[in-house]
Amino acid sequence: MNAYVLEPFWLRVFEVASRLKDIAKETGYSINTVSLALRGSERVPEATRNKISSVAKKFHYVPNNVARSLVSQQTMTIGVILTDITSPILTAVAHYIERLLAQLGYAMVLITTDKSLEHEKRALDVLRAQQVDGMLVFPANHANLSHFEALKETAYPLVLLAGRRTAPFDLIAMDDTLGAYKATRHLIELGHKRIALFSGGGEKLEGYQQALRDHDLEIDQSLIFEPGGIDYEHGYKAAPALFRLEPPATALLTATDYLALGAIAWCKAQSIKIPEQLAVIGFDDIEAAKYSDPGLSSVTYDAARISKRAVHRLMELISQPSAAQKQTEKTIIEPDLALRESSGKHLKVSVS
Amino acid sequence: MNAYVLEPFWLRVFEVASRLKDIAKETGYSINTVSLALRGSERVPEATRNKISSVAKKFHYVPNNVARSLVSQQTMTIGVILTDITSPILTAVAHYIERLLAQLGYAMVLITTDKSLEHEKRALDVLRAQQVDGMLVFPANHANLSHFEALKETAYPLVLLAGRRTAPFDLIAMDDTLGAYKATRHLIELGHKRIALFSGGGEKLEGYQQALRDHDLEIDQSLIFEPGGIDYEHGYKAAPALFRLEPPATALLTATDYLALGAIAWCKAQSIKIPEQLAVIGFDDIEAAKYSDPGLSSVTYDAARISKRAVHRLMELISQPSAAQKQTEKTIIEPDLALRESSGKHLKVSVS
DNA sequence: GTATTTCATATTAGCGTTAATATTAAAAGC
DNA sequence: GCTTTTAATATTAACGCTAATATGAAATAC
Repeated sequence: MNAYVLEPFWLRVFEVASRLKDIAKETGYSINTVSLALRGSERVPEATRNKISSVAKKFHYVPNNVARSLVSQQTMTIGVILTDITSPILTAVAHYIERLLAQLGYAMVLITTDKSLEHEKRALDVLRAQQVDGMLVFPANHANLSHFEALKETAYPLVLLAGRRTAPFDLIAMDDTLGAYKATRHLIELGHKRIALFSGGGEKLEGYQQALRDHDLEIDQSLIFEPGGIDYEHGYKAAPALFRLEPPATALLTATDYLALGAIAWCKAQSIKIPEQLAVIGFDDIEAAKYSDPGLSSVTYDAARISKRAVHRLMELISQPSAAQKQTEKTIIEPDLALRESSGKHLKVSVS
Repeated sequence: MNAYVLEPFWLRVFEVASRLKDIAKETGYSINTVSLALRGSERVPEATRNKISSVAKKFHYVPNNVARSLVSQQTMTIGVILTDITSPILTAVAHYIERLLAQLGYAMVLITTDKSLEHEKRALDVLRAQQVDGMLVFPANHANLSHFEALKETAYPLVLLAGRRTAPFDLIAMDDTLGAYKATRHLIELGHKRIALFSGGGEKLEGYQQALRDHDLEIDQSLIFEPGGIDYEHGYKAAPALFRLEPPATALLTATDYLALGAIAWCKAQSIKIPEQLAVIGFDDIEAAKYSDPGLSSVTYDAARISKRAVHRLMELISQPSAAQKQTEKTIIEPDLALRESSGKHLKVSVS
C-alpha cells in the first residue's frame, strides 16, 4: 500500500489519498498517460491500460473530483433545498430525488431551511459556492422568491418543487389550491356548513375559501386556525378550540395529515366520534393515513411524480443552457381525494 | 450587471459566474489583492477593501469552493450515508446532522443505500471522489464492514451511527441488544410466555433471545418472523400469522414502530383487543407511537444525542488527524422503555 | 531509401483559488 | 539626504486534473 510514505514518520505518517502523480511515478508513465489510461482511452494500448489500472487499484485510487470539476466546469452535484426533512412528503421527495440523481451519476447536497428566508438565502449562496450543477428547491415562502432572481440572471438551472404558477421559474408542484378546494367541496356536499381549517396559509387557504364562496357559504374567520406547526402535537393542541365555537365545527380540513391525526387523537381521548361529530380530511395522504383508526381521508401528494419530473426538467436545463432563456416550464399536478372513514363518505350530516 | 458579457451574443450570452479575475479587471487591482480584500485581510486598506467588496456585490460574486478546496485540501462537506431516509429515526438523524453541520459551516452530501452493500461501496467511492472531509455512516450491514478498512488506512475521518461495539471504527449508536432485552424482559415480567418478534435481524434478535434464556423460556423459532420490510404494510401483513400459531402469541416485539402500528391496525380490523389479546412493544418511539390508539409502547431512540455526539466526534477526528491513530471511541447509548397502553402496563396476563 | 503516416507517450497550459514571495512607493529614521 | 522600514500591491507557483499539442519512434508508402 502507498498509504505509508517513505518519509521520516514524524514529518508525515499518512498519505490521505493517491494521485495520478503517484501512479505515474510507480508505473513510469507520465501523468497524462495515466489519466488517459484510467479513463479507458483508446489512445493507450490495452496492455498499458491494464498495467496502470492494476497499480491504481493497488493504490486504491479514486479520482479527485474537485480537481476534475475545476477543469470540466461541472461538479456532478445537485443542490436540494427543503424547508424541513421531517415532514413525510419532503422525506419522500428527498428520497426519490436522491435515488434518481444517483442513477444519473449526480450526488445530492441537501440543505434545510426551517422555512426561514434567511436560511434559504444562505443555502443558495452555499450551493452556488459549491458550484452545484443545478438546484431543486422547495421554497420557504411561495410569495417571496426575489432572492432567486440572481440565479435566473446567470442562467443557473433551477426547478421549484412548490409554489404558484405565477412564479417566474421552472416549477413542478401539486395544485394545493385545487386540493383544498376539492376537499372543502366534498365536505360541503356531505352537508357540512361549519368547516374549520388548520394551518391554511397560502394556496390551501385560497382553495378552501373559494369552495365556500362557490357554494354560497360565509367565510368565518373564527373557523380558520393557525396551530403554529404541522405535526401531531399541534393538531392535538388545536383541536379543543373546534368545540368551543358557537356553533361548533362539524368538519375539519388540515394542511397535513399529522395535524389531522393529532386532532383525531384528541377527539378520541374526549370520546368525540369521528366522523359523526367531526369529519376530518388531511393533506398529503401519507402511509399513516391508511392505517389510522379511523382511516384518514386525505388530499393526495404525488412525491414520485414530482421528483421524477423535477429531476428530468433539471437535467434538461443543465444539458441545454439555451433552454433557460426559453419560457419557463410549469407543471401543476392535480391532486385527488383519498376518501376513507374519517370524512364520513357515506354519512350525510343533518342540517345543524 | 456583469451577467451579460460584451461579446457578440451568438458567441456567448451568459456568464455563468463571476471570478476574482472579473473583479480584478473591473477594479484595476490584481487577482490576489481582490482575493485578500474579499477575505477581509488587514494587508489591504479598508478603503480599497470597500471598493472591491462593492464591485463584488454588484457582480454577485460567490467564491468558487471547488478551486478553493483544491488549494486548502478541504471541501467543507461531510458525506452522510444512510440505509433509508424514509424511516423516521433516520430522517431525524439526517435532519439533526444537517443542522449541526450547517452551523459548523459544512454542507452535507447525502447518499442512501437501501441496505445494499453494493450501493454502500459505491457511495463510499463517490464521497471519497468528492473529497468530503469526513463521513457519517449508518451501515447497511452491521457485520460486514470490510469495505471501510481502506478508509481506515488513509486515516479518513469516519464515524458509524449504528453497529456493534466490536466494530473497529468510531461508533456512536443505540444499544439495540439491550433495548430488545429490556422490552422482552418487560413482557416476560407481565407474564407473557409466547412472545413473537418481527424483523429481529442482528442485535435486536440477540437481546430478545438473551432475555428469554435469562428467564428460562424456550426460544421458539416459529415465533420469530421476518416481514421483509419495516413499515406499516409489512406489519399489517405479518400480523395474522401470530394467531395461526399453536398456542398463539400473546405478545409482540417489533423492530420498528411502524411494524407494530401496522400489526395493531390489522388486529383492530379483526376486533382483536390490544393489549388484552396481544401486548405490543415497538422500537424507536416515534411521534406516532404517542398519538396512536392505543398508545404504543416502544424502545426509545435518541436521535438528537446520537447526531450531536457523532458530529462532535467527527469534528475531533477532522481537526486532529493524529486522533485517528489513537484508539477508536465507542459510545453505546442505553435505550429506555416508553411504556404506554399497547403493552398492558398494569395488566398481568394469566398463564395460558 | 527517404517521405509520410501512425502509434505511443510526453509536455504544456489552464481551470479559480490561495500562499509565499517579490516589487514598488511612501514614510520614517538619524 | 540617503538608508531603512513599512505599507500597498503584484507576481509566481501550486493544488490535481484534463485537453491540446508536441515529440519521437516504428510502420507504411511508393
